[in-house]
Amino acid sequence: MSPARARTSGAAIVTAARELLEDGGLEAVSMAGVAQRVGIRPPSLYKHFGDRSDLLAAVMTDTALDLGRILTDVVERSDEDPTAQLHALAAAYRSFALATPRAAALLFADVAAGATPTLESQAEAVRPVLRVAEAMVGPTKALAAARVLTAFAYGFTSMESAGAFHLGGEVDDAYQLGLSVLAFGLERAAAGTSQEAAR
Amino acid sequence: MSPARARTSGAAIVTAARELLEDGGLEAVSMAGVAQRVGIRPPSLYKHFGDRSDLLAAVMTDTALDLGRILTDVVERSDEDPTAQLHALAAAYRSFALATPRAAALLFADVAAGATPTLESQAEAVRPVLRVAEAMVGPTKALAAARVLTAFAYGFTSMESAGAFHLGGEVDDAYQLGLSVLAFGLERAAAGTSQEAAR
DNA sequence: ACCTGAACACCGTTCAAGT
DNA sequence: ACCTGAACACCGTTCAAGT
Repeated sequence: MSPARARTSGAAIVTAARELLEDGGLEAVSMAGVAQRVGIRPPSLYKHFGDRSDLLAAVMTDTALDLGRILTDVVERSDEDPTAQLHALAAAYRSFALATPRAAALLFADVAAGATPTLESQAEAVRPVLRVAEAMVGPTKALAAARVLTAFAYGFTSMESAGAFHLGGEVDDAYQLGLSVLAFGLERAAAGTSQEAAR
Repeated sequence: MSPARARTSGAAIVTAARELLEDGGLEAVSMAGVAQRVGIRPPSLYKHFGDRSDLLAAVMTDTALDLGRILTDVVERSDEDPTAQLHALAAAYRSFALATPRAAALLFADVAAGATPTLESQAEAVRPVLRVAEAMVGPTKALAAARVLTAFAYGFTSMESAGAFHLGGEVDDAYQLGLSVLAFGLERAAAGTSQEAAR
């Protein structure tokens, strides 16, 4: 009659799944592996998540929210100019992506059984970028600028983690070059907009 | 005594796998599904590929070689200046990525059972970019510039295909903005290098 | 030389039964 | 309310046997 005490929680399951993901990739995130890690049997997982795809989606959402917190902190703790904030954001993102490469690679992808993070969590992760972009180029071009910056940082770190940069050379320098070029060009695009507005 | 006639080929198997990949994602590329599509039984696939991971790697290599041919054609058929060639390359890459989004998303990723395209095929796909980058910024910065350009185009199209750009706005415009900004900034970086060299 | 059916271990998922 | 063992369909893979 007395209900079985919960031996785990949704949060603990997501944490276990994230650990398995980083250790062994997507295929290592099996219902059996996750269940074992949290100390229950596979069927019990279905009391917490509808199916494996739901669990993977929760992993991605959790990752996106973590990233959002990190990037928000970077922006809020800084009183520098937008360009400096952009460099700080990019550095923080790269650290995050290199610390948890498999989760980061899934953030804006669609390769895991159709699982995707919630739109809100994705928006949360990108919000600080959007904010800095708006400070740099104004509200009209902010969304496009944020997309450009996110695409570069996400693409670069995904490739880096996947080992796609194997021709030698300094990978750090390439990331910095990209950032500098984007920051400079976006400032110039903003100036162009101001000139147009001044006419 | 007479050996069984081959009813399929490695190339036909790879083609079938690519079709299944685009139609239903990675999970749709099952040995059973691929075998059925080429008209043999699953065990026979192991006469052509060591295991599923090998087959996926062949799919990625095939994709990379296709892309390499497309991009090489773009550069070779053009007598424009490097910046115009860069825009042509980027447009061709985006068309490719939107035509076969799942394969394109895997090109520089590491999410499919540890399968990756051969290094040569990856190099083949990127070679035209490296060539145009060198024409723009010179040999010293060519590798870094090519990485920046590839990261942007790959990241952008991966995000676009995954549905990560869901806040409205013109996605085309954002891609063009990124390209213009990168092209302008890289030209400027090249000028900087020339000035240094002139000192 | 390639193809096949049978078999095995494994995985995601369901469900009736337990507390 | 959550957990469990048993069961099912499915998947990747192996292998001896066929031609």
